[in-house]
Amino acid sequence: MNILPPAIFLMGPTASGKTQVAVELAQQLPVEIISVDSALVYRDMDIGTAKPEAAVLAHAPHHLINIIDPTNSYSAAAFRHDALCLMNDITRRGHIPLLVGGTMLYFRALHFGLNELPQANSEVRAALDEQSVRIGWPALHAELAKVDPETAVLLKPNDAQRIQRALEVYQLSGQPMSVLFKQQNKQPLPYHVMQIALIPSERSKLHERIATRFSAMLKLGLVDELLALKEKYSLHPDLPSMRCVGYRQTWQFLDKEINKTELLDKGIAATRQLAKRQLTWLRNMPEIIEFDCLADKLARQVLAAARQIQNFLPAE
RNA sequence: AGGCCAGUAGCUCAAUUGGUAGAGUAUCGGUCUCCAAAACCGAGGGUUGGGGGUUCGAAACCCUCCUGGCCUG
Repeated sequence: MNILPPAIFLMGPTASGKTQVAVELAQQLPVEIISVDSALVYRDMDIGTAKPEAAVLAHAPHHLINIIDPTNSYSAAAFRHDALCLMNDITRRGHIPLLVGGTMLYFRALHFGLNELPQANSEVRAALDEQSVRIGWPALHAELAKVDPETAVLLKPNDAQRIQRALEVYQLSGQPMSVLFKQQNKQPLPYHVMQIALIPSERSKLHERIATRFSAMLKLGLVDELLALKEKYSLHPDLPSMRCVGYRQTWQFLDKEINKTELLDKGIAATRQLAKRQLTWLRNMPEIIEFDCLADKLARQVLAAARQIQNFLPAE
């Protein structure tokens, strides 16, 4: 009988203190940290993403941080591929992969797999974008209904991203996405996973943390960081990197669309909305072990629970 | 002190000039298969600054008080 190797997921909304817990776990357990975060992948975006400091990363290395330039884009599929490779290596070294982050789609893609679909194609997307400007997304939704009615009924006429993706899949593969879904089985993660979630018992307390943290980011020089980024890279506001919470609002500030006070307010609001969506994911996840991220000695509590995973380590 | 203007949802503002209040945004809930810190969907929320009056009927007209702003002295 094959015993699956162990892995730990440490999930939580923004500002829940994931990094600190992860670092403490890394000191006590034979784990290696893999970041599960669609924003930490970008190089030179440090302040606005609340990236762990260099000193922290030096003694608790995180995989999948600083792997692409802000001009590029990452994806759930790319993450899944990278994470699987890393997990394999980590397991071979006799360590336990500790996946830490707040990008729940990435966790799900890793845990339950993705169907094999054609990958994103910038030319197809550009062509669809162009069409959408002329005829609007509801019209493209109607187009989708002709070639892939099953997917179309699941989507709202204004759901630009998903309509675009469904049309893209159809154009590249010649098959409706709904058919591809049925033809293939997704590959679940071949690991024994312990899922830990950090969830605030009081939303208002998390909101306070978010407000404090965002104003701290401004004091640390978020605006200057974006100025430097614009200097170093050829950026535009529609890039996934520049749509990240904080950067988008700072961009508007630099364009004089909003003032400093509005930047503060909008940055905080955007972070709260992010946290809300992350919590929605977590609420629906089965088999997670929950901890109150506002609790004292949080790391110690999590550590005690996480130690159990060592029982699943293959005997030497 | 006098004069003028404003006060409507947490915030910014609408309401065909008397027919009984709507948007954006925030908040809350949800969706989520290669952009996900994205994108999309839904819900709650106002005794229209207070009080009085006119009227079948007032956010709108009249009186008065309160608050804020501007002007004059």
